[in-house]
Amino acid sequence: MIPAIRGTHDILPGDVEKWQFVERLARELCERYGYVEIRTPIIEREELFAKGTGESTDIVQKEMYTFTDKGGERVTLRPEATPSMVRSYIEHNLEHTMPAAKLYAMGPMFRYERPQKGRYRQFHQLDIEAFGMQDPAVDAEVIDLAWSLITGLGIPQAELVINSVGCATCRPVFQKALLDALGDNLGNLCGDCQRRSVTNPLRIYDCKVPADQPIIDALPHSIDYLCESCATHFTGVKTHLDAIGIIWRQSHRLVRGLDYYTRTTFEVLGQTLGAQNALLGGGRYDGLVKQLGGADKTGIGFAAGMERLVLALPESAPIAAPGRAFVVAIGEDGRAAAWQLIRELRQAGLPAQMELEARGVRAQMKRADRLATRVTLIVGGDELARGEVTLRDMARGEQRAVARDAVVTAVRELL
RNA sequence: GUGGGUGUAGCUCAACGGCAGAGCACCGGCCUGUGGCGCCGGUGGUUGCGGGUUCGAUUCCCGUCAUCCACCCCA
Repeated sequence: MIPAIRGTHDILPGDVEKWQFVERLARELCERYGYVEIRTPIIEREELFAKGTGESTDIVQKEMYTFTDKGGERVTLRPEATPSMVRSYIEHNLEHTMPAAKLYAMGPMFRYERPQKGRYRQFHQLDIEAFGMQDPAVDAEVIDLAWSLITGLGIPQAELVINSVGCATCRPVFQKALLDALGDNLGNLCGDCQRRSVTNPLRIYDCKVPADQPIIDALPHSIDYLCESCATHFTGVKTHLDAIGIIWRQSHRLVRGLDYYTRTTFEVLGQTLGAQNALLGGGRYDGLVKQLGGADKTGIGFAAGMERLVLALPESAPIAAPGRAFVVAIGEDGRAAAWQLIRELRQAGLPAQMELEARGVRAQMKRADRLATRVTLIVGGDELARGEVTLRDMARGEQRAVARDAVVTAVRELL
């Protein structure tokens, strides 16, 4: 046997219905909120992520699937979608043809990490991005879409957390204040925090080491250092969320690991995922388009982990397969007639099957039952002689004779 | 990359130095024209892989691979 690559998974029948349910709702909601689909390649130049996602991030430093292709190009399997979306926005001049572009995409991402619950090397995301709009109402609409997805899927006990990390003007001031406040205490923090203080000081807030908490609790908060413009923006976002009745919790510890975030950041946390509890996360990235060579356009978006959404689905999720018909044939004449019948049903747009290998009636009925059949049609010598078909409602356990000509209509009514 | 748990039938799990088992699932029969419930029978295993200790290893030891959980980080 040649097994699947570590951290990759087959999605088998039985689970794939859950995926289809999530994908269907995701598309429907995106379209309803005015987002249009875009599809970008899953391989890009390494440089795109180095510059876009950020050299200091763990993603770029140790998690990318990067290799040299036969032409000597350094290519990377995308670890996230945003840089590709920005690249495409710039490359095709969408800033002119689609001012205020609202785009969504779905597909696989790749990160070389140790797999655990809710974390895989090939995983899938729904990604949405809104370019060229800086009003706080846009932030609120993006969060509204994210929250509608969670509630629409019926995921219980999810929590929306928001924060603002400031902009290129005020973030450096906050960062300096953070390090100043830390002062001599830096040496008392864990090794990870000491490393973070150099690479990305804001991430000290992610620390889970109990001994570090008293020190971290005493550190300043980014919202107290926002410039006037950022403060006004953040207030606007919260006002809009309140106006549409979305419940949020503000956390100064929500900092997020990607370099490009500015102003609003947010996450939705689930209860059933163990340590990997972020169902979706995102924020504003007002400098990224320009940084990647485009015009000075703002951007905001989020990525939702499809695997995590599927894991968080409630038992009651409406993923039931549509009704199906199954034809049971008795005898050679019956099999010939049954074959005609399923062709007729299929051409009428109705899902129908029969047992293609000759087996006893009992075995055929059992198969129909296992396939969660709603209607079973029985065709044997008796029915053929009368020009009828026996139609059995599997759930009710009731059956009746139906004229051969009326079968399609009768089946359609029961499905 | 670091630490820990677990690998036995398709699935969930027993056996824990001495003939590898059960439940569910699958196939057949009871019932030569009726699924779910029942009864009877059957198919299915190099006990993840490699090495070691032993008269004998699923069991003990080492390695390796996979997987799960946690850290790191993130969706």
